[in-house]
Amino acid sequence: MKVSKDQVAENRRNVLQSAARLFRERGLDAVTLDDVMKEAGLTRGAFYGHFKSKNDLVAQAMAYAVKPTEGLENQTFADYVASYLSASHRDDRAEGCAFASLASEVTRQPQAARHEMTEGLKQTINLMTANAPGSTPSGRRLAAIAAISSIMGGLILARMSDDPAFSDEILDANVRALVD
Amino acid sequence: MKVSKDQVAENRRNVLQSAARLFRERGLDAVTLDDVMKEAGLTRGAFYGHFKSKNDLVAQAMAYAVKPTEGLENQTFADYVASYLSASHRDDRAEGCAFASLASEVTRQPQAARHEMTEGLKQTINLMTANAPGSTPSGRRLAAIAAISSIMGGLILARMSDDPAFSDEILDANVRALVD
DNA sequence: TGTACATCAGTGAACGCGCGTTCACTGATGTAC
DNA sequence: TGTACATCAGTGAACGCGCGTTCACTGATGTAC
Repeated sequence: MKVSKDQVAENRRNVLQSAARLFRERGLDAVTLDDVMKEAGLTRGAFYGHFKSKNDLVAQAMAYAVKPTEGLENQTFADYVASYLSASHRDDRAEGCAFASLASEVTRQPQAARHEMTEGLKQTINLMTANAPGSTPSGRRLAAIAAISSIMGGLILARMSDDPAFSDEILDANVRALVD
Repeated sequence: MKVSKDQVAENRRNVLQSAARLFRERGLDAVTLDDVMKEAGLTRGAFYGHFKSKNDLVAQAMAYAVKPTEGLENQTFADYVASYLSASHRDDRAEGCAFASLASEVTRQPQAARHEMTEGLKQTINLMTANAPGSTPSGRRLAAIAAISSIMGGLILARMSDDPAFSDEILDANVRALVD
């Protein structure tokens, strides 16, 4: 049955949000359109009213998922690093950093998804640059790029490890290397 | 037809090598058993004589792919970082670092694959620790963990970026942050 | 050393399942008068 | 404002394809004598 325009817009947002959560939690290939639509409270057939294809959804969900965290610019650099490399972030993929969950897979996706992730990364780096250590703007930008590479890499390796003590050690080493 | 024992061992090695290459190049889900067996010069049916399942192959191919690079311990820390973060490594997934290609996906794999990757990471860190900067053993170990997180993270983000100048900037920033 | 035969690695067709995608249909929305 | 109807978002069944897995068969290997 037809639904109101407001409902259409809300349904679309729900699909994007469900996709962004599920993709981060399980990876792009493991999530089916059925999974996404069910979590959004709709049925499979409605999907193609909103998106051209699964690839299209992936690209748009990436754009949705990489919106920089609210209030990132109000945290100190040390606080941001510590919360990024916390055990709770490591253990919560669904709501966590999209780069740590998906950057590696997006590497092999069509350009649209790569482009959305790249734009999100640029914005995140710009925000981090404001609070990054360094005496010059270009020094702070360099520090921001190196820092996000580090914390994302550290989080991925900590999630990969099946040895809990080693996983904690990876998080801790990266915090200490960045905040001195 | 039956083949000699030597041939069996060689076939198995070929399958593992093909799998390790293809998985790094295209990701775990995108590679089919047909792809792997064809690249190894065999047909699909022979697969189950060597491995229990695709999951079993993934775990064993990970063990094969994470063997630390030959001669890692003979390179200076700065040289290793520079070659890891080179454009040629960024552009060659098939023969490149297995962690950068697959760590993120392995995060969601069964324990066997995660375990093999974890063991490989521990070995790599041990080797890197010898040449890492720092005045104490524990300081060098910390530096090695932080460094591999950084360079792996930087390589992933550089591969993800669809903007070539930005991709180069990411590589460069990570080199500079690590070698001062 | 030579021969006969049991073993078993590899072949290629077949199976079954799940997934992305399509489509005829439904019924609430919202517009024309 | 009220009514009649065209629109179209969502439904759920169906389709087709590709993949992991199985299996009856083949023929070279390697062992027993």
